[in-house]
Amino acid sequence: MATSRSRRGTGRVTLADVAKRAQVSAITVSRALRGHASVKRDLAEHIQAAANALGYVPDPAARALASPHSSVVAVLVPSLSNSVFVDLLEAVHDVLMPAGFDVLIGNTHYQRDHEERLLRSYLAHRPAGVMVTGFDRTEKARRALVASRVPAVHLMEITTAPGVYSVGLAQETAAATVVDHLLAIGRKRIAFVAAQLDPRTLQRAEGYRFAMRRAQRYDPALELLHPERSSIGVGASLIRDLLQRHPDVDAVFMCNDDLAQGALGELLRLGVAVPQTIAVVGFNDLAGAAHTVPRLTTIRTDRARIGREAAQMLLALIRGEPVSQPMVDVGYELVIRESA
Amino acid sequence: MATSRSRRGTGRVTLADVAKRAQVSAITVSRALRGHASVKRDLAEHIQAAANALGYVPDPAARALASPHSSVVAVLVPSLSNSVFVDLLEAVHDVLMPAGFDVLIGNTHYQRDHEERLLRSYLAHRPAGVMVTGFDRTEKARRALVASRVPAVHLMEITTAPGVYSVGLAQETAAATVVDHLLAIGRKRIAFVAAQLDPRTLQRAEGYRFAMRRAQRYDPALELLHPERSSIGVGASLIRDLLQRHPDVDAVFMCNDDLAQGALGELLRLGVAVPQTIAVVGFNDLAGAAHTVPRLTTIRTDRARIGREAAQMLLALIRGEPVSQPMVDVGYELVIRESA
DNA sequence: TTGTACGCGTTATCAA
DNA sequence: TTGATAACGCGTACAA
Repeated sequence: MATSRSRRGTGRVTLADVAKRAQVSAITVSRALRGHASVKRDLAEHIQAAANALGYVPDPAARALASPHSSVVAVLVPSLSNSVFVDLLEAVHDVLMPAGFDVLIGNTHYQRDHEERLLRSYLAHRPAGVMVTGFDRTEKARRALVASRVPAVHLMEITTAPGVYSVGLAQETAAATVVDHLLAIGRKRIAFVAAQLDPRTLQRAEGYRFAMRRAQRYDPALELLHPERSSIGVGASLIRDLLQRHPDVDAVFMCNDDLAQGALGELLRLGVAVPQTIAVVGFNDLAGAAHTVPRLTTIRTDRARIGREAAQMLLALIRGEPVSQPMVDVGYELVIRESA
Repeated sequence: MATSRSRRGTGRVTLADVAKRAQVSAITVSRALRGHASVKRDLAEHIQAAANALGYVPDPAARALASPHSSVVAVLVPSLSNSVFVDLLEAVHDVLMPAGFDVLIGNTHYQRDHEERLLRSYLAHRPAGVMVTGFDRTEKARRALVASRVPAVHLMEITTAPGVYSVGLAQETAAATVVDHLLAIGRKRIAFVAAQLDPRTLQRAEGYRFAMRRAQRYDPALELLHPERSSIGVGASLIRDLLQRHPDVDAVFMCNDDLAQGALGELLRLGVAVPQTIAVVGFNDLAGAAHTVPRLTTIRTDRARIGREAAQMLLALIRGEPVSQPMVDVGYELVIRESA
């Protein structure tokens, strides 16, 4: 018969139960289960066995309450519709969960005030660590993050600012690489088409401008910046706009693969030869890029690696281990296929 | 000067701080902030003001420890690469977060043992509710879920089994609808191509068989079942296989849009006229489906609605409110575009 | 190397 | 309607 333990007894298997069975004190069980070095080898094994026998699982709430922080890691991304962030989250999960952390995902919907709210709400969990996307946030959010003293890693973009941890790539440089490629294959009137004007998009625009100016081919009229959400459909309609206004363009840098996919479809329908009449380049190398007609030339970004490296960096930060590289540049790769 | 509260004082603003400021007891603050009816109107407002002034935020860990369950809701999906589940999760988030719950996402990678592990680990949080995908799980997982007595809602598939809550659609029926459409437009040799043979895929296969048999056109040779992960690339290679083995097929039901998109691209490259020579239908109506060349005819499933309805149902279950409909069939819609 | 005492912030119980 | 008291399960500080 079960010993009714207390007024509110929940029936859960607790540290105390394991302790009783293993004939030691609760704190010893706690230490043993967490791999504390100060518990004798065979005692630890004995305790582990007892815990297994009882099916003991630590209560995260009790743990969090008794500790300076919880086992939660909060990750804030601007969107889930964009598979770039999904890939990233998947990798983060795969590193953090085995390490014993729970990942709390926040979708900011590309809105700074939304991010601020999420941050405030997640900080209440006293997370072990936080991951945020980029550097563009409200002053309040920034301050809250610093004040919380929670280890933080920034995703997607990189900076050399001291004391700031970041994993990502140089968006400007990558964009300039695209332009240089188009110039190299002889294109002269190169347009830039973007939507969802988030910081990374604007950085790519900067890279485009830089490279175009350097080649003395910059023409502001060739920039098509659309503030609404990016999508395949938007790509299709933007390319139509572009051709109407500038029938002389011989190349277009669509600022992401969704846009590019929409453009390719539309051009195919219109009977405009790609890349002969107009070359098309995308950005990110999403799943479909290798299968469009024609196959899309694009910049490959390693989102999974960003997620992995960022998670590992955060883990080190949480554990107080030294972080050799506060900034990790995962780079990018120009994948030349058929469209340019 | 701050009053140093205790030996380990954390500096956080607690219920006690608010209580002191509002000149009431901690428990009254607790009740007031949770909207307990038993707290007088103006007292509650007074307390609320004090809480705001102090910037009080409840500690989820303490709350969870003192309550029968935490504010966590665990959601288990088989994949994040498939945007079907991302759409679903986004909707779930949008309902659950404003309601004060934290969403813990688990990616089972289409593996039952993985799901079992995740479930065990998440159940340790004593979640307020759980959402799982479909009904196919290990006996242990099933039992753990029941034993936990945590309210659960099943996603994507539906059942009339008593005491089981589900929100989704009849996959078989939807698949049969596809076949019927193809038959209606005069196709006779209709193939079925699938990958990632998860339960929903197999249910669609059943629907295909049922409708083909009913039309006396069933030919097992026309089923191409590929066990590997589904992807655009796989769709491209499977359609090639199919044409090689059965040059006489005049229609193909690709069991999801990714597969269909790959097929469409490949057929375009091969110069096979769609839909004239071969009609193609997909499933799910993902973002790209309306922009393929030719535009994809497919089954539209409302993932966002599944997520919303499931979240609302779970909320009701958690609150102990009566749930009028334990099974919600969100249905589907055949979207006829150009490919069939 | 192991154990004792206590606090973490909140809610449930019971009394007023 | 409000309050005092006692858990909730675990980890830290300090002692043995």
